Amino acid sequence: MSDLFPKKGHNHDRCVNTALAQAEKVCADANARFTDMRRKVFTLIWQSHKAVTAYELLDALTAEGMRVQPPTVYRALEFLSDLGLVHRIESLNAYFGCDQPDCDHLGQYFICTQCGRVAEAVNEDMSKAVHKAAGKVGFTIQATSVEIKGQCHDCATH
Amino acid sequence: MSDLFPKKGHNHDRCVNTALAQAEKVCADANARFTDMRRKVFTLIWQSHKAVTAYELLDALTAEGMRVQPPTVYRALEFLSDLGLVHRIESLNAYFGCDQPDCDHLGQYFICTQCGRVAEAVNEDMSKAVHKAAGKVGFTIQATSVEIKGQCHDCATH
DNA sequence: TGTTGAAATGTTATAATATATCATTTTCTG
DNA sequence: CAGAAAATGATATATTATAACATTTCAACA
Ligand SMILES: [Zn+2]
Ligand SMILES: [Zn+2]
Ligand SMILES: [Zn+2]
Ligand SMILES: [Zn+2]
Repeated sequence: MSDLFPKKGHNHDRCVNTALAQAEKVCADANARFTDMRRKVFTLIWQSHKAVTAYELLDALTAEGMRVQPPTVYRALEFLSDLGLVHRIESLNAYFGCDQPDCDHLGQYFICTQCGRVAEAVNEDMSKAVHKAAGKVGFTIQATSVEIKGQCHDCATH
Repeated sequence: MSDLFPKKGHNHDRCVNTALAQAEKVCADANARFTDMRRKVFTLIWQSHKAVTAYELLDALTAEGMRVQPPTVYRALEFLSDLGLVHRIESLNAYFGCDQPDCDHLGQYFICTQCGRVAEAVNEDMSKAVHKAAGKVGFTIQATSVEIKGQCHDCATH
């Protein structure tokens, strides 16, 4: 069985550093500014593999002594979303960090209802099935969201 | 090309009547009460093929002279959702009527961003792909939501 | 048929999520 | 440095959703 969610006790600093490096590159390529605020929000999102709400981010920023209002957080989230650096999980009203922001993927999100972690996977078969179904009925796809809730392997077996 | 969204000028009363008859049956089978309020909310949702928000329903009820508060609407929506008579579209915070409440389907919702209509389709290939992917990574599925936004055929060609 | 207990709805208050608008600051460009 | 554009600050408010307790309705049954 292949891995999806990272193992307990994995080197998460490595996840964060990789994500930051990727984000730097994506921003540079897009000629977009990875400002302190955006980097801060991005880093907070990457503190775990869970999805985080805008107000949790707001609270985290406040806890660090910053005087931040909701629009600031939502603006950072919009910026990061637009570049594909974070994804919004519609069914949770929450955001999580994308670990493959360069690949133009049809995201499929596995959401563990027990530990709260989210993992993204590319699924060509699913993507094909969706496009085929759309083609059949003459529907022009602009965006797709596939959110799968359940138990991750760790939670199901422990 | 097969149909997905109903044709303009179709006999919508028929849609409503069919939906009501199905709802009656589903409630009876579940030994659940299809009260006036629940029927009213259900009928309002079925006034179109669009998804409707809780507060739009509230406004509609108020417009008819009823003194209704948010919890009343949300309770009706929860009841109807639980029985599979309506589905919540996560990305719209809105609800729409299911036209095949008896089939235990993995729903796939096509959402036209232009006309606002929603259509549900069963997609075995997609369902298989999702379950296969989940199996590979040891993920136990509890619920899945597939929301596809774009343009319906009518809107794309007119 | 009247009693009663569970289910449904009413009522009030508030929590949680998100955006509009205008002011100020920062950054880039010439 | 001046001026324009982008980003952030600040204030207010809109939108979506639920908690908690009171009252009403209704079906089961003594
Ligand atoms: Zn990690
Ligand atoms: Zn888990
Ligand atoms: Zn119809
Ligand atoms: Zn349309």
